[in-house]
Amino acid sequence: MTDDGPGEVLDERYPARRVLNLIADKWTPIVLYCLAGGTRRFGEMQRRIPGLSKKMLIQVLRGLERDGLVHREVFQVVPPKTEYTLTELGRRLHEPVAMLCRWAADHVEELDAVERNRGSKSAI
Amino acid sequence: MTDDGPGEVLDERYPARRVLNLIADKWTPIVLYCLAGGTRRFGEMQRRIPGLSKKMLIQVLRGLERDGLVHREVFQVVPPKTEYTLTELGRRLHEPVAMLCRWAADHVEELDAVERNRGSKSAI
DNA sequence: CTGTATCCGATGGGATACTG
DNA sequence: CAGTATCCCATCGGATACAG
Repeated sequence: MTDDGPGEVLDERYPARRVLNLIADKWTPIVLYCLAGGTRRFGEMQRRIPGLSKKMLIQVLRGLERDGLVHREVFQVVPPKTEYTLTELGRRLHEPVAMLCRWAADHVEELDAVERNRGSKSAI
Repeated sequence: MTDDGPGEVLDERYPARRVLNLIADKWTPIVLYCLAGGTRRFGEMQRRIPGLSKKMLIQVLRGLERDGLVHREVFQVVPPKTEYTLTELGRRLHEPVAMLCRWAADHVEELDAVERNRGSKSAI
C-alpha cells in the first residue's frame, strides 16, 4: 500500500493541483486561517499578522474575493470601515488548512530541528 | 466559538507560518504527495507530474532534502540512477498535505465553479 | 481607517541547450 | 538518465508616498 503503480498522473486537472492554485502562496493560508476566527476588519488583520504589508493583504483578499472564498462588505461611514467574512466555500476550504496548522502546532519540535539544520546547509 | 478575541497574533513564530515556509509553493506539495506513493526516480516523477520542469523538480527536491523531508540515494551505475524517498518526517508532513488533496478530490464541483467564475472577473 | 500608486529588488518558474 | 547552466520574463513582496 506504499506504491500506486505506474498509472497515477498528477496533471493540471488533478484536484490537488487546482486547490493549490487557490491557496499555495506565502500569505493566503494564514489570511484564511485568520478569517476563520470570525469577521475581520482590514487593519485588524494587519495587526494580527505581523510582516504582512497592506499591499499583499489587499492582494490576497482580492484574490480570495474573486474566487468566492471571502465576502467583502463596505460600510459608508467615516472613518471607513470594511468587513471581510469567509463564505460557505471559504469555511469549507478552511478545514484542511486548519488541519495543516494544527499539524504544525503538534510538530513544533520537528520544525525547530528543520530550521536548525537549515542554517548549517547551503540554501538550494 | 467563531471568534478568538483580539489576542491571537499570527507572527512569524506561529507554527503555521513556519510549516508554510516549508511547503507553500506551486510544486512542493505535489512532489511530496507523489513521493508518498513510494520511492521514486527523477524521470519517473517528471512523467507523473506533467508541466513540472527539470529545473523546478530538482529545486524542489533539493529543498526537501535540505529540510530533511526527503532522502536521496545515488547509484553509481550507467545509465545513472537516483532514488528519492520520504524520510520519517516527510511521511508525517505528508499526512496533512494528503488531507488537503483528499479535500480537493471531494470538492471538484466547487473547484469547477471557482474556475468558471474566475474567467468572468478581472484578475486582481 | 481603507485603501491606491509606484518603484524596485528577490524569487519563481519556463525554455533551451549542454554534460557525465 | 540525471542532472547543470543560461537566459528571460512574470509574479512576489517590501517600502514609501499619497488619497478619500
